[in-house]
Amino acid sequence: MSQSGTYHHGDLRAACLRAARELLEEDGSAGLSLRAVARRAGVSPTAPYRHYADRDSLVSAVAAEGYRELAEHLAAVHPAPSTPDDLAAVAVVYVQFALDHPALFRAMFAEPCDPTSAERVAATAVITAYVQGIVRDAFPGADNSEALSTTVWALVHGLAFLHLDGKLDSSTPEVVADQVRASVHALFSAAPALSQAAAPANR
Amino acid sequence: MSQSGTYHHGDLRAACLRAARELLEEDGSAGLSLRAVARRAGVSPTAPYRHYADRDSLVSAVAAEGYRELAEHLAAVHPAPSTPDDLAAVAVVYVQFALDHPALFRAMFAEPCDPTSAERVAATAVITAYVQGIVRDAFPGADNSEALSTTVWALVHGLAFLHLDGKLDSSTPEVVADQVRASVHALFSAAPALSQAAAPANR
DNA sequence: TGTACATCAGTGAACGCGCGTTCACTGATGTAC
DNA sequence: TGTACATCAGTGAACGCGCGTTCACTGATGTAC
Repeated sequence: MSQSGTYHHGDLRAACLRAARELLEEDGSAGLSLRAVARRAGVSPTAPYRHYADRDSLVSAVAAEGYRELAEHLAAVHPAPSTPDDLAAVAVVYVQFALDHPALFRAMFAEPCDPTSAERVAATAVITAYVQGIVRDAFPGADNSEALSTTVWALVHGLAFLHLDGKLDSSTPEVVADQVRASVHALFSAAPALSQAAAPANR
Repeated sequence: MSQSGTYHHGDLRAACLRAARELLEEDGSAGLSLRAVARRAGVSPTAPYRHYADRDSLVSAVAAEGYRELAEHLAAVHPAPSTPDDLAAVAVVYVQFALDHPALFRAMFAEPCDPTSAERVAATAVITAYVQGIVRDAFPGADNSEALSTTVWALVHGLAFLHLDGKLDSSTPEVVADQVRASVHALFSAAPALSQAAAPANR
């Protein structure tokens, strides 16, 4: 299979995903059309319909891939993160991922997409669980590490978006990393206070 | 001026802004087209061009209005916020604003728009200054209240977006408010740690 | 090993749509005299 | 107070565009016998 130049593409599904990613980075989410994807994959405008029911399916698939990649990046930081410093390092990678793939990151979160998509829910759960795991290890004293995890995630997520939108100084990766580390550490040394607060359930 | 049914609209500029806001809330940013705005304002498709150079100008104007409104909401919380509790209350309103006006909030931040637009930069500056002012008052001990302000903003902003995107429990306003208050207080009691960290400049 | 046939990935023409933007225009308004 | 005229807000027809999606199709692949 998969010799080029033939009638059958070989792996059009993957090629569409790749093309979609590229279009996203180049033109933003506005440039992500099924037709453009087909064009870039060197295939007729309707070929992608063999693999994706409609435009939304494609976008969802791209977003899901983004989640998977983000999770991989985070996991790659440290084999078994267990200290505040480890967590801060993970946070830095999170923000850096957003800055490296702005349109993808936006699509992952800002796209309306299908909120009931099982694939997306699962992708989110992976990240949630990952953060919770680290927080539990890094801060065994907190009696509600779940709420603390949410807070950490929100802080890092907010930094990512504010940098993405040019509201904060992103002149160098170091400046960004310093801000992220400082913020995470601040939160961490405050965890006892957090544990007295309400503990909303994650979804 | 402004009798209805006449050839001249009276205040088409404001009517366009209002229509754009409505379309945004109803159909998301995809529904915000110049033609739809004109339709809703009861005017020919090209009339808005008298008041906005192009679609981007309209979107920027909407975003700027959103910033102004958000700033008003925040300022209305408390005449002179000066304690951590005050700050937490302001944060709750910030997140609630996002949940009440999801598409507007997204447009304010997630729309590419013109990042060099003076109007938008000014709008951002108002919010930044406001948060900094409260943090300075509420936490006089911090020797770098600027970095602390950034951290607070990021935390609250992140909570807003994660709720907006259905990643966190937003079942009731109380649940949301509890989470926001807990997070802000956590950060606050940690401020001494923050002041030892790097102090990136805001932009 | 060779042939018939089912499967299915990709084709290409066509549809209707709403969009942004242009253009020459016209009707209403208000000001100068 | 009345008239001439400049200004300018809104009109409506038209353009070209890219889009999502449908449809009947065709070429390649692989399996059953």
